[in-house]
Amino acid sequence: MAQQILKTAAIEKSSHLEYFNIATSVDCVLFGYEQKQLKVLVIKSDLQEFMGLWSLPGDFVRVDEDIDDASYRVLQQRTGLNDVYLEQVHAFGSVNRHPSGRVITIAYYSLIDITNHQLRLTDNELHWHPVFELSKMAFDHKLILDTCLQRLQEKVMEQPVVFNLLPGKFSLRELQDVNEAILGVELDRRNFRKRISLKNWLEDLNEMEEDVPHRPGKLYKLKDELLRHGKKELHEIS
Amino acid sequence: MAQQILKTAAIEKSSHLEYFNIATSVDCVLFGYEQKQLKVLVIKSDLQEFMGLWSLPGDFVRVDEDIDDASYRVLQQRTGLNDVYLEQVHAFGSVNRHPSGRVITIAYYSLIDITNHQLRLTDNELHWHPVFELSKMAFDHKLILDTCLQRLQEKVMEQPVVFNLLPGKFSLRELQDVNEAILGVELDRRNFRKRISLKNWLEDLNEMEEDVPHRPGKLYKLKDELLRHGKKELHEIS
DNA sequence: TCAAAAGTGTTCTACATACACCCATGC
DNA sequence: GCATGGGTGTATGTAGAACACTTTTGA
Repeated sequence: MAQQILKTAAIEKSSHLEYFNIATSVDCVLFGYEQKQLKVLVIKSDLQEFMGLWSLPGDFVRVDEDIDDASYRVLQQRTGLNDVYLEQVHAFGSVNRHPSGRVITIAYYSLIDITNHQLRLTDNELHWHPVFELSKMAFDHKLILDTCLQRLQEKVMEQPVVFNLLPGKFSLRELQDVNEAILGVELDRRNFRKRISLKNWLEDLNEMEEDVPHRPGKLYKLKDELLRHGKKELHEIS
Repeated sequence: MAQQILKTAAIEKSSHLEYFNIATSVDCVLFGYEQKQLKVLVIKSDLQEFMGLWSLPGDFVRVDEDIDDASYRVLQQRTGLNDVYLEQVHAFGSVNRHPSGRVITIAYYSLIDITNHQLRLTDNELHWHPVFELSKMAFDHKLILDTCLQRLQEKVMEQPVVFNLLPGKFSLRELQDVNEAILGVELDRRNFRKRISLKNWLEDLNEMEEDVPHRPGKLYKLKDELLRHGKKELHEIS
């Protein structure tokens, strides 16, 4: 066997400098739920090439920053929120996806309770847009949105993620409405409740809805042990 | 609403040049199946920092190259193969994951029929290693391997991917062996065959095994319409 | 005739689905 | 009293899991 001279990492670095001219960004699909609609936080593109089109919040990854941290920074900058569910979905790296140059982006999605948190919507070009009313977007952001939406749809009935879109207390009707808004289908009430009941995710608060123009429903919350904080991902909870 | 001056992409590029100093690479988890074991193609690390450890084949992404193309190039360079199943799994971007500098890597996995293709194993430091006999690897490659293995395990009984590890003709016993090797469990033969039969993936070739020291089994092939070529991903086939 | 693996069917359980009626509240 | 949604149970179909015996071939 031929004896090979080992390179040090420092030597390798100098020989590969030409590859350090691709930028990496993160883009965040921030989902919210409002008025029985699934929404996504979008911002008007400030590039002439995409004038008038909506884009996803994103930013370049800094040299001293983990990619998960970068996506969390974008989330915090735009919403002011902490302790939010965030999950990486896919990297998008077509050569011409960004007109500024070669930018590979890593897409994340997050679930946010719009109604109970005050967002930092300082920029009025930033707003919650109904997911199913976006057709064309800047860059490849429509593809990114669709990919994240699909991931969310796959996850929603299996894992207790959808609670991140709701206030701490909610009725089964609200929970069903969120699921329907995400999946874009109507669900049978009895079967839905049976399935939720089997999952054993909920704790009965022994409280009732108030100020509803009909018979009030019971209020529930997600069991404490299923609450997820910050960047931690959900895995394999049944 | 304040009127905003739009930037062109060219202007934006110049203001973001400092972010173009993170390198992007792809790493490939190339799975194979041999001697009733799931194997992965690994190569001795040539970095002093990881002397003696196995690493995954990978390379930097070129400026004029899609990331999917980059992973396919790595695959072809190492194996000489075309028309191989390849799927992106996850981006890994911890700040210190690579000692040469800031390198974000995008992990792919692929499934390869070892036995019927002649690999370009020109480098004798490159070899097929049993997946379950790797504990420590260079970089964060053990984490990457585990992540890809988990993805494969999730997919294997649902989607017709495992056939990429086998020759075109195979017996149900071989198919079951592959599944067991991937999942690390024993499966009941009758239930396995029932499940495969329900999937309706197979075409009976009306041929039998030969040169086996026992009663020969029937040979099957994957139905033509389920064959996948090149970089195309499999989606939602039942 | 023996060893080794091929081939095959029934029962039980769990879960998804389809479906209809009475109840509590606000107005 | 009426409109609105809350709350509940049964019957059916499908899929997965457990489980054992006979058959075919090569040696």
